[in-house]
Amino acid sequence: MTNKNSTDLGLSERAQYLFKCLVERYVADGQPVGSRTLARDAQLDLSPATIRNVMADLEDLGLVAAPHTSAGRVPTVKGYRFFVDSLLTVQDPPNEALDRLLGHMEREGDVEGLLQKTSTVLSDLTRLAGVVMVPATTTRALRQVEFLPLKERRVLAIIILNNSEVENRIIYTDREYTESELTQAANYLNHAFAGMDISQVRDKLIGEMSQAKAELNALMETVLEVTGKAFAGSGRDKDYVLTGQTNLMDFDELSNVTTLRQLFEAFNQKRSILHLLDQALTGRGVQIFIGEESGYQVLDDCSVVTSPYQADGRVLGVLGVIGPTRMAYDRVIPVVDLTAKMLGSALKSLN
Amino acid sequence: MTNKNSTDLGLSERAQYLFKCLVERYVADGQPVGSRTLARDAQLDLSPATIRNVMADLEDLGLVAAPHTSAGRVPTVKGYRFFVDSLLTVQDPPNEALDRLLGHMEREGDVEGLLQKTSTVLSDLTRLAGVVMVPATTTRALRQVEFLPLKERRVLAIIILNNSEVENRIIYTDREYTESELTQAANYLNHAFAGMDISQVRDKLIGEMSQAKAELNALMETVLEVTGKAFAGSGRDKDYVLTGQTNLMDFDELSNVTTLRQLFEAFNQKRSILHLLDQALTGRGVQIFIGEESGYQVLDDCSVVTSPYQADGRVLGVLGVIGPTRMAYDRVIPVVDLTAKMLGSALKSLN
DNA sequence: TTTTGCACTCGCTTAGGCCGAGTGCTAGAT
DNA sequence: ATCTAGCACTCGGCCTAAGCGAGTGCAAAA
Repeated sequence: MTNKNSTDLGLSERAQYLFKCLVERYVADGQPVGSRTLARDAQLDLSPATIRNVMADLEDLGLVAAPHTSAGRVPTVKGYRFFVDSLLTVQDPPNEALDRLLGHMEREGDVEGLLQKTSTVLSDLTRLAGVVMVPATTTRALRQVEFLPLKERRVLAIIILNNSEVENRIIYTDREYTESELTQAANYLNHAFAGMDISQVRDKLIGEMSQAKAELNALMETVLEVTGKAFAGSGRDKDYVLTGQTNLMDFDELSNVTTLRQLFEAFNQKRSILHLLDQALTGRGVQIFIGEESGYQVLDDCSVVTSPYQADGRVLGVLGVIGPTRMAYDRVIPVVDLTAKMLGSALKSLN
Repeated sequence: MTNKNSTDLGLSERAQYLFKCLVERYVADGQPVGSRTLARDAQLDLSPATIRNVMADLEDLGLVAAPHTSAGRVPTVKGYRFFVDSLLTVQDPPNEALDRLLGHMEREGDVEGLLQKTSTVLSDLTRLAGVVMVPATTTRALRQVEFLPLKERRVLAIIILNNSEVENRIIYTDREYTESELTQAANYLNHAFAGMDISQVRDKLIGEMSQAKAELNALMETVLEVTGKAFAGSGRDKDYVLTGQTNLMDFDELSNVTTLRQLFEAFNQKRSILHLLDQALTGRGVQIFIGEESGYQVLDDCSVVTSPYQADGRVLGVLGVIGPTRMAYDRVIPVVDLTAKMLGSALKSLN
């Protein structure tokens, strides 16, 4: 009679159903759920007393806990895990508002704006904080480069990668360069290395160096430095776009000011969040980090729902939402999932 | 015996001194100041009762108020105003930490980083939120322009202004352009208009148009569009760099979660803050907006201390700090003042 | 003009009491 | 076997009252 499938922890169907009701109820209004409420909610024609017995079982399994002796039960982290893994029914068509908002995404012309918009879509749709990692761009084909002399031995380097990614850096050189010297260097680079992955440019350059001579050498060194820097750390440091942080202020489980402060400081620091997103990068589909599972103290009362996004089969980055452990996973998951897909295709079409 | 100078509101020296003590005391620990405390603080060998009489006078003048019948007094907005206008003794050499931190500023190579650093310096030094408006750059001399074709009738325009400001835009055109067409156009622009202020380029272009003919015309139109957009709204939209928001969470006068949320949302919205900064832009030196004086509801419990920064005599922007009305103006003012000067010179040397 | 003394006000804290929601357990009903 | 009913018990939340402490205003004395 018990043990219906391998993931049910030895729970009867009824117990599972009741647990599911409990989680949904708790997610909905944030109050510990008692037996009477649950009995009413579940529509099973069972008395509160019966429910109580079931709830005791759930507590023994560690799926729920009572914040104090005579309060209702609240799902534990383990409980949420079981909930999302085994008995979540994803609400697939998350209202027409989704399409409307996602429609906006396609109107963005540049990557920057697209990411911003995507993040806003995430936070608006879920009323949580939305986060979008900037695409990694593993292929970095040199399209064009340009050097401009500045004052005091500095050079402005403008590097155009792939189709339309522009990076500009200020480089400190060992001596002054004239405009024509720099133009010459740029011309050389553009002709010899256009279309090549920037990681190879450096190596190739060193090869050519052994042949080249005289006054060009110093220039070559500069060029080396530029491309070296452009390649360093697989491009610009990893970063993300975060929106809707203020949404988190609405949840009383986080409304403790110091908790909130730590959280916001973590957002500014970026380090922990980036580590977390990196982890999510390796996974396949939607991933969920519940409470302490993230491994970061500040996120103890939070869950993070992420999904990698890809174009042409290559994973470019991760996006997701951050919210309190008590979040409507069934609504959030499809939003994150779909948004990731939309972003992927938007990036592809925008190229 | 009373009426020592024109700004004393008819207050005796002693009353002014006591008021000053009161403000300083209140700023220091945030508690309403009572007569006994003030008597001890002021070292005047007066009994609390005497102090009470003086405080009653101050209350009549609207400089202080009691939050409730039997609490100490708290400075009103009018009180703060009088305090900063008339009896503030600015603590000029604000410890050696200042120099150390400001030293960092000069090591920043690009404007972006410099602004970020400046803002951090402000918030670190004052433990408030630091804000730096990005320089307006009223002169926008065209140095070089470059066009690159993208897919689907889009063109990537890279515009280098003044010395090292790079702007890149994606432009939607009416037809496809070949790479050589675009190069040609760029060359034309670079030769004909280099060094010219970008606002004039457009006008000049229209003049030339009347003479130019045939297939070049369509290109000219594109060029017109580009430069038109580059000039629109005096460059990129006004913006600012904000740091240390989380510092504000430490003040219990703001710790009400909804107040805080509104404040943070205003930061994100940017509109109100920018308006406020714009006002400060027209002023000469350090300006102080106390509480409701700012005119923005969300800033009711906040003060904003700003100073324009300039290079070569031209005002480039504003910077400042945002904090609770109860802030240590005497420490904050010189920090803002000096930082503005440092930023000015850093920008000049960086050019 | 300053001080002393005194009555008074008010917010904050603490303790007690009550209520309601919820529990666990046991005995009886199905 | 299972479910239900009943009951005693627990505990947080809320309300109230009391006491305290900080502070005030006023009047009379110094």
